[in-house]
Amino acid sequence: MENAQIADMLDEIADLLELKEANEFRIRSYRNASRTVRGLPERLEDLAADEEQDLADLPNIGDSTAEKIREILDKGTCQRLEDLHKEMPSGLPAVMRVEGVGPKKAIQLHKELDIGSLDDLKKAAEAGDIRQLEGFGEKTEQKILKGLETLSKTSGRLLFKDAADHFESLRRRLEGMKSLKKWEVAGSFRRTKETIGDLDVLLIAKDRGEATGELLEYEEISETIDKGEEKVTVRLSGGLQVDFRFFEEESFGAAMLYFTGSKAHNIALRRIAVARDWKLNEYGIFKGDRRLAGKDEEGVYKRLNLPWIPPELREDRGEIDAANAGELPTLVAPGDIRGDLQSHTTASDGENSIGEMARAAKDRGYSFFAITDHSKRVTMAQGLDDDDCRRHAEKIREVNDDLKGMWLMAGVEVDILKSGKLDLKAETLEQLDWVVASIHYDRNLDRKKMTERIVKAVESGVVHCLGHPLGRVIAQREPLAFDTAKVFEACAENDVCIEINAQPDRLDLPDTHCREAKAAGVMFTIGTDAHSTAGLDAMRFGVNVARRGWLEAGDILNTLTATKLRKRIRRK
DNA sequence: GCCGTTTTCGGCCCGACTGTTTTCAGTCG
Repeated sequence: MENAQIADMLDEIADLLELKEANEFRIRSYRNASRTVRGLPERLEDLAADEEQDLADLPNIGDSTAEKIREILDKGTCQRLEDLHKEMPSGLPAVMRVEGVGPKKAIQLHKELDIGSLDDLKKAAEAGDIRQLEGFGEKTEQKILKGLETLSKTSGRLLFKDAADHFESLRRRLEGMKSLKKWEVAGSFRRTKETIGDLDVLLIAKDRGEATGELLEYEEISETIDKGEEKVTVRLSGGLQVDFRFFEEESFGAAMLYFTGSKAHNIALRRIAVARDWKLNEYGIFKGDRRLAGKDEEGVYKRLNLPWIPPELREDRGEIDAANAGELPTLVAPGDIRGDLQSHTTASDGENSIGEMARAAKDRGYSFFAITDHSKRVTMAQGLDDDDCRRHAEKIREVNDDLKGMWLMAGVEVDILKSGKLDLKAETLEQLDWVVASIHYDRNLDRKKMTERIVKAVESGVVHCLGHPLGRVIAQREPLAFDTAKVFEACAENDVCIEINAQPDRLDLPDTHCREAKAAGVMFTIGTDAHSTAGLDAMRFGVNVARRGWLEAGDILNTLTATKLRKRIRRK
């Protein structure tokens, strides 16, 4: 059982308790526990198996939750959750996922319109039944319909990080399988797309029958969908579908190419093959019956007169032309990253102190690390006012003075107010090493006003970086509406960087916008936005985005040495 | 339900906005 699944169950308990209008602090406890579980670097299953470990020693997890986690690990569910399921339709928590619908509205919809699922909700909204309810109106009904649309767009797909967690335990299993000669993961997972629909795993077996048997013994499999000579399809207990496909050595490269995709990239490659009277499929390039290539990907590309193209670029967004012209980018790699440029501490809504975060950053071999707590407008995070901010910076610098080999940067994530003004005084911000400016509130301005707002902040002269620029949360919150071209242009002109926020559910700026911003002359940063030491591990997700966005080391501030960074961001 | 402790109880983040009301509940972050 994966941590993500356990976290999901804890969240579900919280959802159901919320619908029951249970004690809000109890609900919060479950949410906190869920967050802890989700962010754990180790698997709970392993921790629970260790005699030395007490789950209740983990933050936000006490005896009661530890007991429930053990129950879940043991039985796949717990009594508390089962009891709640008896009281409440199981589809009702999903109704709360719709933007604008919280527990109160969900329970009212259930009581008055017998709504117990997203389907019910959609039907009622389309029929105009919802606007009739007390406390609801036409706008709410419209908002619900829009929220349903957003949800359905990405439904059934997992965040890359969640898929990666599932893959991690599958990987361990595959590595231990004696009946396999070789295996690789392909598909959108290999391309590191932000969400993953299923996993494609390619296998070379010593004996397919034996390998199939061994695969099906994997304890995480909840359902075997398909079982044949060439392929085995299963569903894991977390819902993720995995396709295992058998190949032989001579076609493995062609298979990797074919199953890595994207479909559009494959079609473009096949077109090149067809132009030469060849055929390209998952078994190789063929001239008649003769195999010209197929053993490895490089060989297939080479036959097509192309250099090997990194999987992240295979979206048919110009990579084949670039490859033809010898102009493929040298993509930034995890090893190029020398520091992290957004993080939080207990001074606002983080979980670790300045010293703890600094040490964790240093342990990762970083040569610089920015602490950027929230400003006062972000009340839920207990953001800092001007005085707090100055004092906090002093503390950061004190810790920095005791550090060797890493520059601990005194920074802030200042809120961009509705007007475009910043939430802290310019003279406060000028004293800091690093200023990230982000929008957290008033997200519904029209496009023109939102553009003006962001541009005004960018032109303030005191901002180094625009944080999570689109403000989107994958599958949950739509991006802010603004003119990206104008904003990117303003950033380039004012020497303001654009952040790639590496939080797995943000990935903001998205890969798709990176090239647009780069073309406008913008410089990038990657920030994990870590709220705990474990959060620093999100860096790799940010690097994935940068790679998918065609970015090279030279496009990203995090690849500079501390000395060069200091010079680069020095205030005039 | 967790946590810390003045160690077994009391505190736990709270302000702004929206759409609905007619003074505010619900939602969000």
